[in-house]
Amino acid sequence: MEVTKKTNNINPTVSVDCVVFGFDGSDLKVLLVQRDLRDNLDIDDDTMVLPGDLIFEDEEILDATSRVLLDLTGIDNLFLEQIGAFGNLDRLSKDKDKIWLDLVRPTPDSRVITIGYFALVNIKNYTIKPAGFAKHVIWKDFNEVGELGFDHNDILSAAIIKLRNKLYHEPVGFKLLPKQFPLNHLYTLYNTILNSKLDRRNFLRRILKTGFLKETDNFQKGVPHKPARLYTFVEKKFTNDNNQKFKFY
Amino acid sequence: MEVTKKTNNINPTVSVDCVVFGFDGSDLKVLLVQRDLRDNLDIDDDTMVLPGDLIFEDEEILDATSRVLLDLTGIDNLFLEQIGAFGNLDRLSKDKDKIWLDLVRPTPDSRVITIGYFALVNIKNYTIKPAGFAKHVIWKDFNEVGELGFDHNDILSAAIIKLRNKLYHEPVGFKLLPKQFPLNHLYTLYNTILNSKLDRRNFLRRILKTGFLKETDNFQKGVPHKPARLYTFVEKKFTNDNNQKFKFY
DNA sequence: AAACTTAGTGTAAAATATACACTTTGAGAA
DNA sequence: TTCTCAAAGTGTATATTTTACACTAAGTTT
Repeated sequence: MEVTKKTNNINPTVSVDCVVFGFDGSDLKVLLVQRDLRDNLDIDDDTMVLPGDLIFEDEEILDATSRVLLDLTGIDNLFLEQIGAFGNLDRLSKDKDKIWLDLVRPTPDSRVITIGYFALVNIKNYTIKPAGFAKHVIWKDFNEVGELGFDHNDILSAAIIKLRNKLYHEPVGFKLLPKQFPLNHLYTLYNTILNSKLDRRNFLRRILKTGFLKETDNFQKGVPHKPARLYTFVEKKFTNDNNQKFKFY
Repeated sequence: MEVTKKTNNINPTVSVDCVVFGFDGSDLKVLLVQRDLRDNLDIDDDTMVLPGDLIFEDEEILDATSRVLLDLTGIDNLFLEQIGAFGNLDRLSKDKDKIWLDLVRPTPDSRVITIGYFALVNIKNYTIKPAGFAKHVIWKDFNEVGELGFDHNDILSAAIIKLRNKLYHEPVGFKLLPKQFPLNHLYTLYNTILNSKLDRRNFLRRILKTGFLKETDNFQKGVPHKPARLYTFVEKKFTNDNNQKFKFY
């Protein structure tokens, strides 16, 4: 098997890694990549990692993240937010990680600092098709993520903290849902991600009072009970910079 | 004039920059460095920058930040927290910045990604002495900071947002004050940094209720009015990860 | 001793959060 | 056609917190 090592224009010291969260109606999911399959390597390594790659010298970091996600998963034009830089000296030093680096990287021993991003998507828009690149990309239950390659568990931890914080202080939950959704889906989403059992009556009252929800004339279909009204998210300017009092839940 | 360019073991693509905040009793201050003086360069450049430097290849990023602060300001052993990575392609492209880079850096055209940190100190502990390194390091009024070199205004903006957030959600205001302080100093600090005029009565009640303040038997001295009782900060485990309800103000 | 300044405390009213429970309505089974 | 089930959708009384405002206390200076 032939592996072409990228050398052209690559910045071998800086990479990006991306935590993409999705929600399937009952569980929080994370987009992971199976490392060996992704690179068509014939080695015994089923390690999962976050989607990521080295950046190019003349590439904005955010663009690099978009590129990686597009290349690897077909996901385009995503709202991305930086988590932070991860640069521990030992972050690439696990045995399996080193083997992979030797095979794939032009300068496998280089110290690499990675910049973590996170994104929220409506999982339905990005159903992994069972062909092409998709073979090695999966939506993994957040609670079932095991040991990832490199320092990706650290990045994931930082991401989930950030997600919980944002969910609580900013109107972002909607990004994980379809354009139109019943309130109960939003309710489940909050309970799942915040790991809590909020009072349903109070949740509904409060979330409606924020003014970020607009009712539609549409209702759920195909459910074996009273269909719930569907709501949409109202885009309106939001800045919480000075209004520390604002809470979503 | 001779300038020795560092080449030894330096990672020319990653740097750290640090926003150190202080509070002098009435204003929020930031630690800035005058660039030319710092490096003993004989050029016409009075640009102020954040304390920062390239990292070494085998150096933890956090250690690099500590080193920079120690070297440049004598400040040691500081609580540091990452703000994030700043890597815009044009971040080093102002004319004066390029001149400085040409003089000081081994590879002046290298793309550099910097990692921003922020720190809170009791300004009294770090009075800048008018000798040695201190000549080019100043505490600048936050509101009077002009255009800094590189992208340091961006870093500073991110830092102040982070500071306001932390002040609101975590017990950090104390780091800006002496070990013992009257409640009114804390009150002024909050008002100054949050840019608000909080109700004094309510502020005092609430901040005391957090349980992070312990009264001492000491009182202010040398004030031309009733001396206020001094309080200390109570170190106790604090995690706001799941307790989103907790607010300091 | 009076005036001044900041320290320190009280409280009523408004707003919000909490804890529960009941009614409604469509789907599917009997 | 009616009954049952499951989730949708709404009401409210109580506790708690926030807000707004004001007064008293105690050192210092005049």
